[in-house]
Amino acid sequence: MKEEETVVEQCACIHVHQELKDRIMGRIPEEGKLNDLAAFFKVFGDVTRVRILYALLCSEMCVCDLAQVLDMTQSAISHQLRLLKQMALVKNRREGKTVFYSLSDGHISSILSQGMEHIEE
Amino acid sequence: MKEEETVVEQCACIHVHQELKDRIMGRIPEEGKLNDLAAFFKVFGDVTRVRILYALLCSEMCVCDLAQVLDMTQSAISHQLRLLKQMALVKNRREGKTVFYSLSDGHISSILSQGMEHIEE
DNA sequence: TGAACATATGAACAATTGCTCATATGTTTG
DNA sequence: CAAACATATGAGCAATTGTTCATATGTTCA
Repeated sequence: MKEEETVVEQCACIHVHQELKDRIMGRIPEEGKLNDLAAFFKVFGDVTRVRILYALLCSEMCVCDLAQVLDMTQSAISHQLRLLKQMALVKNRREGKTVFYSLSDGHISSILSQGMEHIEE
Repeated sequence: MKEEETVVEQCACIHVHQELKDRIMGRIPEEGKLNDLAAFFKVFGDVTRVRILYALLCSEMCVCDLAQVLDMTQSAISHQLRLLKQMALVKNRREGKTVFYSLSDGHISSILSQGMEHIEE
């Protein structure tokens, strides 16, 4: 059969597992969702951002308090907050000169705890 | 007071929120755990790795089947599998020439679903 | 309105990342 | 043992990332 001939550089087990292959390709989420999902998790993949999230877990905070608590530049914090906001993990409100940031929903807390659970075994 | 004098580049609200600051610093996990946590989530922050995890969610697979299903180089997949193994997200077993990979535990599934839940609103 | 304060942002740079290519290691079979 | 196959790995490279520095924007108050 032609199909068999064209498969030249492939592992032999592909023939055995052809059904498996088809079944799995159908189960993997579509490109767009995969991108969004990876982008979402990528946010948690940086120590600075995780620290910000843990800080905001306690209460809303202004940028300069965050900078103080985390011992980092205002600029660095601000850049990361922008990213966190873009990804809808935090929201903010202005009160005069200062801008207060807070977590946008409860999901974040449970995602952090689940991650913690995993690494603590 | 000296303390007041040395605080020159800081936002004024730090004085108001001093208690808050102390309280929060105590709640943020220690450096080591934060690093581990960020490293853990970083794994989920790449499309290729997420696709691999979704594939393995269905059943264990050998490297070349994964490469076929995900339409990627055997080398690329192998590199990522190594990383996934280092982070203890997958385990593997050898059967003759082929090596089968599978998810190391159930946490992974629930972390993925929680991420999905979040981006789907 | 201008000075002081709080935050945001663009450019630049070093560090990290994910892939490719070539090749090594490990396994089976003739 | 040699050839074929499956996987692993190191070097190199382009792309991405996180920070700093300088500066812009937005707000309050004298």
